[in-house]
Amino acid sequence: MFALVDCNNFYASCQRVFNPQLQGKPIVILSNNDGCVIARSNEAKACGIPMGAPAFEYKKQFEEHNIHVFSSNFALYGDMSSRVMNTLSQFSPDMEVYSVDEAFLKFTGFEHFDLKELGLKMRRTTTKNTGIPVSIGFAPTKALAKIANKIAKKYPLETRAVHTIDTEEKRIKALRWTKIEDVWGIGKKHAQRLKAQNVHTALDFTKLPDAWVRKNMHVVGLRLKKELEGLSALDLEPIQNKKMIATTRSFDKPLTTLDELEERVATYAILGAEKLRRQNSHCQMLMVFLQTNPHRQDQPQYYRNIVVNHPFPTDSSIDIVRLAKMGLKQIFRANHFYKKAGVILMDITPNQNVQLNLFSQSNPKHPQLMATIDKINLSLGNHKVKFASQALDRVWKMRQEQLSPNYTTNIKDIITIKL
DNA sequence: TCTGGGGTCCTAGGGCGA
DNA sequence: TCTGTCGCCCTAGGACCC
Repeated sequence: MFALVDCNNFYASCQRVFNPQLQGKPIVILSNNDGCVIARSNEAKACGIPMGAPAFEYKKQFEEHNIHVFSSNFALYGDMSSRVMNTLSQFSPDMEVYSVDEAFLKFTGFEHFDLKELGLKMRRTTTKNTGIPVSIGFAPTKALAKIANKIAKKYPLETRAVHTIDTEEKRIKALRWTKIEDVWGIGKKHAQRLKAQNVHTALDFTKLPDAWVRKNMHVVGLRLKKELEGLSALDLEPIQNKKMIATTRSFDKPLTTLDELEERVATYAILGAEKLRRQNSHCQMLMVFLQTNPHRQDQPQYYRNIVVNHPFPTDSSIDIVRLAKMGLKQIFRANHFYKKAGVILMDITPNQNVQLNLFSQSNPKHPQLMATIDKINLSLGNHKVKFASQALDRVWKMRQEQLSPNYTTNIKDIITIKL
């Protein structure tokens, strides 16, 4: 049996843990630069705030409904996520952290166990340890566990936020209840195509011929169909190093000069290189892109990316910045208002098996230098050591007007209780 | 004036050598 | 030497996820 544990309105719940006055109040969380809504509490959903809503367009609704608006605080969410995952890992040795707020757990040999009781215990423990409410779905496959979880979340009173699909009758009932567009793995395009075939529920989908699904939705679709039929086709995924590392940001204001863009791109390259070193990997290829604001059709539009290769695999910020700037120079065009840029590290390999190059070698001083910089930045925080290309004299940062304190990761932000 | 960021997997199709 | 076929590798793009 698989369990899918999902935190309820995770980002909003994180804010509530340290500010209990927010219980029962509508909350929205905004994306970087306070651009658009990326998370909502149930109360905010009830006010009609859609996912992805541009914040500036909904400002009036926020005020009218007294909605509490927060900038995203990923340091807080990341730390709360690891606390939740840590608690859940006590219940099964087989666990896959699927996303920041979701985990699959495998319970081998638990078929005759009282899973409802186990689920309720998992819920109680997680809430007690972290303050974050969760919903839990149990089923024989991952795709069915997703559906069981959805039911638990939708009917918290009837299910006590724990639902189990453990009989054929319950499976059929759950599939009939699930709209095709809500099935895990069915996106907009497939849903459209399926509806044209008169497939409106997950149950309808399982009645399609295998050959049709294989032809139109490839092996991924077929695997999903088997999962919904109760035949496990997806196992827990082992933890793997990232195959690409992307660092991309929109700017707070449009940029026009190569100098300004170089600063940003250098910083993104350095952030990427740090992530690369954290997972003990090297990369030999990177992509740089830049783009104007697609929402400003009155301005000339430009998007370009370029892939550049390094002669040997490297994890040195110095090499990676040099490469990124080289790429940027080639795609930069003057007389445009740039809104976004990014650096994506690719061709990532573990650092134990680095392929050497006959003609060019890495600088032997770099590994030690990088290790020292990482160590200083880790102990002092906030990127105290900077590279010259990041422009030391200038400060630019995201717009985060409603940023909450880092209650759990910054000693200065620890909550104080007045008696 | 303001519209996010970071991933994975799969397939089609072209280049290329055997 | 030319041509057809097959399989491998690579890349671009689509579709999906949170």
